[in-house]
Amino acid sequence: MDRRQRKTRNAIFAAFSSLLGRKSYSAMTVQDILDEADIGRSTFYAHFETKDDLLRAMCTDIFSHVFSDEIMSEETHDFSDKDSFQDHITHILCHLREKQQHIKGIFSGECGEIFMRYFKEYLYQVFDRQLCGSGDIPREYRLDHAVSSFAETVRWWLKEHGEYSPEQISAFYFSCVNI
Amino acid sequence: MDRRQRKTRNAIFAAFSSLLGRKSYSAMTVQDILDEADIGRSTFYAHFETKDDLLRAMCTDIFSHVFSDEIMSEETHDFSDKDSFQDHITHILCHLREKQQHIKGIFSGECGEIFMRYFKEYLYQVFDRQLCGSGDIPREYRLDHAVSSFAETVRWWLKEHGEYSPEQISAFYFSCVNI
DNA sequence: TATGATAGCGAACATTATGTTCTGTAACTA
DNA sequence: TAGTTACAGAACATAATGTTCGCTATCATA
Repeated sequence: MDRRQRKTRNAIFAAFSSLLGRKSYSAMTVQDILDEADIGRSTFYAHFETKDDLLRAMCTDIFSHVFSDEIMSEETHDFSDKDSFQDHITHILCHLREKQQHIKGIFSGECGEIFMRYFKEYLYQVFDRQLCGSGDIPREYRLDHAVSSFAETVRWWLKEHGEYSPEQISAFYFSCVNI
Repeated sequence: MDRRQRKTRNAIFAAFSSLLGRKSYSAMTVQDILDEADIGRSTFYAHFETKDDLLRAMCTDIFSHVFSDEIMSEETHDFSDKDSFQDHITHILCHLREKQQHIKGIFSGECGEIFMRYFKEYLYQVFDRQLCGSGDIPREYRLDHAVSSFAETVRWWLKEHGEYSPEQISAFYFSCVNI
């Protein structure tokens, strides 16, 4: 990728993240982003179709890091016992923390919905393999419950309770939910 | 309240609900609502300041029904044992189902975020009284977990799995979460 | 290092949605 | 019946969106 393109793209991402800390997504105009990133109008639209598109792109960017192939590949990891699965989850939390500054603002307001939807799509894959059979509760519900609870746990953690370590959060989660 | 006002307000709510089934909240314009409700522009703005205001009003309307005083009052209900609390939750689910047609569309897209935030505010009150002390997990986390899980359970139920009864959903929830 | 290709700048522009104001008419209230 | 209030509909100002175009700066490469 052309260095100019890279610089512009990064500037937009950085401006967007920074603005999310001060302003809600819906209140933010494209002009705000242009001013913050110090780029021209036409340049922005050469990179992204709309503000929503930018949000999507940033989510994809974050998750390609958090759920890297190394983590997701079934071959290299075996979570047959519960402890190693918990380690796996802890590992994901570590990756999320590295992106915390980009993620924190994203939870508030309307774009939280979009972020969480993306997030859950990845999580379904992670939890689907792990879920063991259990009684009368529909598997569909149990999967949704495990995924939603975890996603909300992450939101709770990164938004206001960053003082806890990934290991602690992982422990909290597994002690409150019946996988 | 003036009958004309009541009729207009209801027409707007109905139009809004109906549109949410076909269109996302952000894609919906005020003009769409005017056309659907068959009212004039100035009339809409005499009732609501913005589209967001309308959404807020509808959430308030729904929750004032679901969490009616009768249900929420501490004096008339005692949930000292777990079973009666589960009945209480089941009761709330029954009320929610009555508003299903208004709620269903609201989960999708960006307004789901707003709806869920309101919903959780009420739920915090409900669960806060019930949460018993337990070990090393911060109470704050456990409360958030109980509330978020329940809210997501309701979303799962009303959005795509209305075939289950309130009793079943309540049972699913209590078997997956450690209160 | 010369050159063609590509990215960015910034101004101008058309389009669309928002929210306000005003006038005439119909419905309510006492 | 008289006075008040709500609504319709049109006109309007404002603001954001997304596009276009001519110019300049940067890049890749021969």
